[in-house]
Amino acid sequence: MGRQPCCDKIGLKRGPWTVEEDHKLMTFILNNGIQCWRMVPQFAGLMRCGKSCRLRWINYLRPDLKRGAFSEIEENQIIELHTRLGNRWSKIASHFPGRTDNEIKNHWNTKIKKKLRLLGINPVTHQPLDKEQDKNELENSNSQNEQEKVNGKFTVLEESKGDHINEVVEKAMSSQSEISSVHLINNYEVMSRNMDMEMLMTSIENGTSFSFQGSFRPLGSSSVGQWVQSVDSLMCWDGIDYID
DNA sequence: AACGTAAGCAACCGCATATCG
DNA sequence: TCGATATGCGGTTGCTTACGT
Repeated sequence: MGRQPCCDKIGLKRGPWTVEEDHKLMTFILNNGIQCWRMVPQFAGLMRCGKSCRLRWINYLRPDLKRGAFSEIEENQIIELHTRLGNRWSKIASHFPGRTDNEIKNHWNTKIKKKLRLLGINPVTHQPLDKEQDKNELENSNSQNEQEKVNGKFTVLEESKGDHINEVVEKAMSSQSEISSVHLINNYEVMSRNMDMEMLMTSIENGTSFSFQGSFRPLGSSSVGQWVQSVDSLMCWDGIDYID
C-alpha cells in the first residue's frame, strides 16, 4: 500500500482565501511547523486541500516574503537567469530570497516580456528580435479588429525606444574615455565603465552575483541601436568568456 | 456615469518526480 | 522492486482593479 490520498475533494472550499482562513493557517504553521501538508488543513480547521494550503503559505503568508515592486536590478537579474535557465521559475526564484516562483513568473509574463520586446530582444530565445516574426506573433495573439490598435501602439513604443537608445549611445560615445572595456558575457556584449575583471572572476569562482555600470546588447547585433543601458545592473552567471 | 477592455495577480490544474509502505 | 500517493513545478484561468472611451 502507498500513502493516503491527498484529500477528499468533496466539500472542500476553493477560490480566494478569507482573513479568517489566513489567520488559521498562519497560526497553525507558526505553532506547529509543517510536517505533512495533507494533515495541515485537518489540524488547522480548514476546509481546503493541503495543496491549496501549501500554495497560500508559500505565495502569500510566509513571514519572510519580500513584498513590493521589482527593482531594476532584480529585473535585470531575472533576465540574466532566464537566459540560462529558461522557464524554470523555482530555480530562478531561489536566487531571490523572499520572492516566490509565482511572483516572478507573473512579473515575467506581464512586464519583462514586453520590456524585452521593446528592447528588440526575443523573450524566449534572448536573441535580437526578428521584427517580422514578432509582428506575426502579435497578429496571432490579437483578433483582426484589434490589429489596427496594436500596430498603432507598436509604432509609438518603437519611437520612444529609439529616443532612449540614441540617448544612451550618445552618452556612451561622448564618455568614451570612461569606458574601460567591452566584454563578451554569455549571450551579451557588455560595455562597462567600472567592470573589475578580478572581482568578476572571483564572483564566478564563488558563484556569487556581480554588479557593474554600463550598457549591454545581445551578441551578434551589429547595430549600435541594440545597446541598452544597464546602470548598476546586477548579473549572476556560472560561465563566462570575455574579450578586451 | 456607465460601459468595455487591458493589466495584474492569486489560485487552480495537471503533469513529473519523490517518497512511502 | 513496485504501485500508490504526496509534493513541487510550470502553465493557465479567472477575478479584481485600473484605465480609456
